[in-house]
Amino acid sequence: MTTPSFPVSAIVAAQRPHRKDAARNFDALLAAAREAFAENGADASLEDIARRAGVGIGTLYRNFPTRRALFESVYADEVDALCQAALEVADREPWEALTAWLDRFAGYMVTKRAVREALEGESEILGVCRDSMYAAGGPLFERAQQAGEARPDMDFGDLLRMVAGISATHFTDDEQRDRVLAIALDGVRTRR
Amino acid sequence: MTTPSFPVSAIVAAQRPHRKDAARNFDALLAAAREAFAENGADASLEDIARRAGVGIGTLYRNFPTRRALFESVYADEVDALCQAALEVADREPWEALTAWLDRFAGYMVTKRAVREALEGESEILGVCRDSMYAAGGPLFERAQQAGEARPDMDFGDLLRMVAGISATHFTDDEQRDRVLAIALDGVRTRR
DNA sequence: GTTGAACCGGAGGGGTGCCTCCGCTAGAGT
DNA sequence: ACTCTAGCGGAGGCACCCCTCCGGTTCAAC
Repeated sequence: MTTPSFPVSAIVAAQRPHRKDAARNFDALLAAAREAFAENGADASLEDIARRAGVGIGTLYRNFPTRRALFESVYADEVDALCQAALEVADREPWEALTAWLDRFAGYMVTKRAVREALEGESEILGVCRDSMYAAGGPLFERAQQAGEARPDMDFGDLLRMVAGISATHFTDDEQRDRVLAIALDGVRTRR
Repeated sequence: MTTPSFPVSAIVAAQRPHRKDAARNFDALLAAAREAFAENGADASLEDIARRAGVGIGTLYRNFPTRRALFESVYADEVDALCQAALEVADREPWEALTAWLDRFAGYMVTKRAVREALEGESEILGVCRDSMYAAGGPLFERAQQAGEARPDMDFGDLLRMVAGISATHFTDDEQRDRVLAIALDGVRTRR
């Protein structure tokens, strides 16, 4: 809610109703949905989400006519936060800034896997989210490439998928996840 | 059905009924389930699976009393095939044998993600499958380590999760998946 | 060929989720 | 303060799924 610097920020803002009570319900639904999707996966019950949010099922459907619409809003909200995070690490050293942001990215992916999976396939909003994400994180990667720290024969998209895939997997503990991520990032780093 | 060299092979064999018609139905159900799970994810309809297999729903329940039991059988069957694959590559060079098998592993994971996810959590059969998988693929990795090709500060479990995570992710095309996998494996390979 | 045990199919009861529709409520503008 | 419109909740119809149960069928052993 600070500086809406990315296109994705406008999406959620545009959907939020103006009336006070309606806006409150909108926020509660988004939060409840985020929670339910993280907990029960992509096919969490919409009636359960409405219940969690403390609103009627009708209110849910008025704000989000389809299940997909709800997914898109939750996802866009999430991506927006991630974009803001990129701004916060921008003043560190190239490689460290990149890995710090990827770390945050990995953290989001653990819980958000359900939403992303459901949105797989065409979706206009998904495109905007992708663009925002690339606009936010891409420069970090390119800076690392120009500093000779990241290999030049891959692009930011390759990197994101790699991190997303690994971080969405089930590990015995967080330590193992970090270890594996570090090894894979070793493949990204330029050899000396 | 060639050489049942791994403990997992015994699991499916033990469940298969002896009467001719019953065995046929059992096989049809397993195939239908594999298909349905790959297509619709972990919560595919059991009635739909019975329909695909051309048997009554009652027959499905007789062979697999719970959804979990069905998952376990499908998964065990799959793992068995993967174990056999490890034997087939054993006579190649250390690093090449390892990557060839991982390639096969990745291929299975793309479609089998649903099953693995549903089985997440405790399950005796899952333990046996894991053991068989390690018995089959582990030696390939250790051989590569001893040949000085793979880094010594990780174990086979780390490697499998890494490949599983990446290969289960959605990519724009198979080429990108292969590229990303290769980069990550670069992190596994010993630096010269 | 006979027989009985194992196996078969699917109807049906109970449960849950999806989505629409409409009588009621409360915020926002004057 | 008044109004009127945007917004609210949830009952209810429909669809689908889970799982049990039992009368009929088929295999295989003798």
